[in-house]
Amino acid sequence: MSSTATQTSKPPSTEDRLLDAAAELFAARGYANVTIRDISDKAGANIAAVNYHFGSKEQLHALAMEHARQRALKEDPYPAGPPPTRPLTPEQKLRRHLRAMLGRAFATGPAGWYMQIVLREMVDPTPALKQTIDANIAPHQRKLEGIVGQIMREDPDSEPVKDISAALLATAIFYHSCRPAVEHMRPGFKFDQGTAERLTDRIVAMVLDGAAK
Amino acid sequence: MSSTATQTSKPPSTEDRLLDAAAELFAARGYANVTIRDISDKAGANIAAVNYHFGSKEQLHALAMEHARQRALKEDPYPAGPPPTRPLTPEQKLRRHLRAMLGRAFATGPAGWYMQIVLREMVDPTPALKQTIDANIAPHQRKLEGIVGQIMREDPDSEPVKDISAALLATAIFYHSCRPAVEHMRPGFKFDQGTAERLTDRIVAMVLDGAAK
Amino acid sequence: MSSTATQTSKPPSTEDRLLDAAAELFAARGYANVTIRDISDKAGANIAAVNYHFGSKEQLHALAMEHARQRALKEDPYPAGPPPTRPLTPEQKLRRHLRAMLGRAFATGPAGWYMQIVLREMVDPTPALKQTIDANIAPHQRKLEGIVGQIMREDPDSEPVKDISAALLATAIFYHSCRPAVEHMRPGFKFDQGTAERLTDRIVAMVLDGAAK
Amino acid sequence: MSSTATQTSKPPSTEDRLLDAAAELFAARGYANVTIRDISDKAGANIAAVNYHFGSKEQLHALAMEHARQRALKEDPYPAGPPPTRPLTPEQKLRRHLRAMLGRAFATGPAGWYMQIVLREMVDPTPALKQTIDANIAPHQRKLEGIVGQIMREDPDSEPVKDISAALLATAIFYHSCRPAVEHMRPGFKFDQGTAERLTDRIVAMVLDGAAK
DNA sequence: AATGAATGAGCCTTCATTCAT
DNA sequence: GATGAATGAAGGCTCATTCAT
Repeated sequence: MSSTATQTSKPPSTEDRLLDAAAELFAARGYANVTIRDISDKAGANIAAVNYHFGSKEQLHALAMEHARQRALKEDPYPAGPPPTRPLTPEQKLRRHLRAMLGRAFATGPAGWYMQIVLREMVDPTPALKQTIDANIAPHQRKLEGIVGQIMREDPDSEPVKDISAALLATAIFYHSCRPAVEHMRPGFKFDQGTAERLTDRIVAMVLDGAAK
Repeated sequence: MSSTATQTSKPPSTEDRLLDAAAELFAARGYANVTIRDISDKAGANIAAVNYHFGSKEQLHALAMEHARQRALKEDPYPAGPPPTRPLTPEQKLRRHLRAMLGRAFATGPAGWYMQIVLREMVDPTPALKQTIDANIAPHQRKLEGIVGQIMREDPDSEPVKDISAALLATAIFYHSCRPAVEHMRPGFKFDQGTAERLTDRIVAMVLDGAAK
Repeated sequence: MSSTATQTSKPPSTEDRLLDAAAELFAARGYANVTIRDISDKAGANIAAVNYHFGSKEQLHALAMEHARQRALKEDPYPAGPPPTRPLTPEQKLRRHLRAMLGRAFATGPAGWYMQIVLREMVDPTPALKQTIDANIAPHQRKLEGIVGQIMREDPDSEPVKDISAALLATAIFYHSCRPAVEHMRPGFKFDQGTAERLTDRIVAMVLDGAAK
Repeated sequence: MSSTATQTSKPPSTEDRLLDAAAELFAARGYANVTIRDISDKAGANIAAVNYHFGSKEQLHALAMEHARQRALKEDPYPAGPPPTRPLTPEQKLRRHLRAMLGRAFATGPAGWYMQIVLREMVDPTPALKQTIDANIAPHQRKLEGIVGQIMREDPDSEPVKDISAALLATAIFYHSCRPAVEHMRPGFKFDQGTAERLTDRIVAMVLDGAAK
């Protein structure tokens, strides 16, 4: 997909390995539940490498988020799937948006890191929470509010639209950040793309027509 | 046993002060983000008092949860409001349930501690997560699934019912555990009972008829 | 054995229960490995009772030692067995002495507490070590040295006599204070009176004629 | 690698200083009576250094034991003295063995640490007691039992041989672990190699011919 | 005479950070 | 560019002792 695939790719730098390790761990466990030793061990680097390359755990977290964003763009361009040939209906857009959000929350591997780090930041905030929201969450959520606004035929900035949109975001946070709880409450629940698909269908249907049909 | 109940009641015991402090702090910040020094300081007690009265931080957490449950029962008997004079419709039941859940998630003070500690446990689990779920969350959620099952006219144990019910629980977790994020994303958003009422209306309406009406 | 056995014996006082509990625990585990909570729990008393009745853990230890001495005198008057009808030979005296020492080191129950506390004090000393030695160990050991002196036909205060006598004391300390180690090194080794008897025979024989006969 | 071996050697690493300090303190006072602060202070290191280099106090204890073994091998190769030109008699072997054991129990400085730590472990056991016995004590004791077996003309695994061998081990434990008691009971008693020599002679004589000659 | 409650000192450990090479 | 070593702050916990009835 990138330039010359024939050339031997260099081994990733320590910095990149740290970013990968950090992104994966922060995505899976949240900021507070990851130590820089966890990260440097996973990256095969010295524990001092984190501070050497990134200054602090906090800055590494911020950069890991951006790194995860880049990796997600490559591996899973948003919105998923080929560009549509004709304009999507609001219902289709909602489906695409939810599907991408849940799909990433359920993803294993780099494609999901970005969404997962961002969702984690909301329940386990760092001092950079506000900036993270402004740069990473608010734009995403405004997009969702635009779609929901169309469906509800209301101003995207109106309270009803924001309330409903928040409930949709809440679902993604729930399945990612409460995974141990879900696994215990619903034994056999599968955290895979099939489930993401099913939940998307279910929620889109509810938004459009209610749960009772 | 003492004279008139109108007279000033005796000052609460250290044990009670610790339970109150612990419940409030665990509710607000979660298990890992509270130190026993925070708790003992807030309670005006020595740091060793936690161990003396409760054995460990973990035990204090468990007892604070039960303590919060008792306080919630006194101050905010469930379901809120007077007992109905006639059987409630499923729609009314759903409204009551959601209203209570959100009301407690938004409550300031003891009435909300129990719900808040339990919601926190899901995103910031302790070793007692499974037991907490079995004893405190699962019954509550099964009740919700019963209601949703009636509305959807499906088996309460069926996947669709559980999926929708989870989305409703997710909303309560979201507003409580992501409060700093919400406050930044939606400046002016009020965490009060009026908002709980409004959100309840909104979500009930969506469940019944969809967001687009 | 004591006065009127027909009269109802009073329940032991808290003080006595503490002394019993302390003696048993100090005998079994040594000063440092017993907490005053262990003692008060075993005695069914409040943890403050130790300091109330005895001032400190250290004083309780001292008094428990004396208490244990009294109990040992009652239950197992030294030297064991009926008073001899004719003067004992030095060899008989050595046997009696060693048998009593090992028997008490191996005893379960009050009869052994005194010897065991004293032996423990030597490997796990308290600040009262010197006094304990002067009052409880030195007299006992001087007696042994008298016997050994007769057998060796040397001055009881001479170095050879003291060296050999110390080796005999060492054996009793070893079997009591290194019990976990002995149990692992010699599986099946029985800490009972039969073993005390056998070891006594073995050691007396060695002292008299050497191990090789 | 560097210039001449005669020149001043580089200062020992923190790790080595910690091992030395730990070995010396554990040898002198036993596991429970030494704090990691004692060790790090003595080594001139930060208290966190113990955890950094060794993970835990328990691990440090295990490694200090091995470290002490290495130092003992260098400074006091076993068996002491030049290799014999002709096979030793059992009596000579017994003398060598006892002399080494007591000599190390009495040693001041690194040559004695290993024996002393191991002897301490028996009266003040750590969770690694069984392993310590299997790896460090049992082989040593089996060797002694082999010698005693030859002298007694009995199976080295027989009860009489084990009983007598235990009494000899007991003596070494006694002089090391009960040192404060011995110092008070026998003022003027010297814990030096001359005394080790004398005690060896005394005990060997007793084993061979009895104390009464 | 006795006790439940409370305390302060100390313990081992964890962790992000800083130092020196 | 990178790292092994070292550090200080903080955390939960234990325990003998003291306080207030």
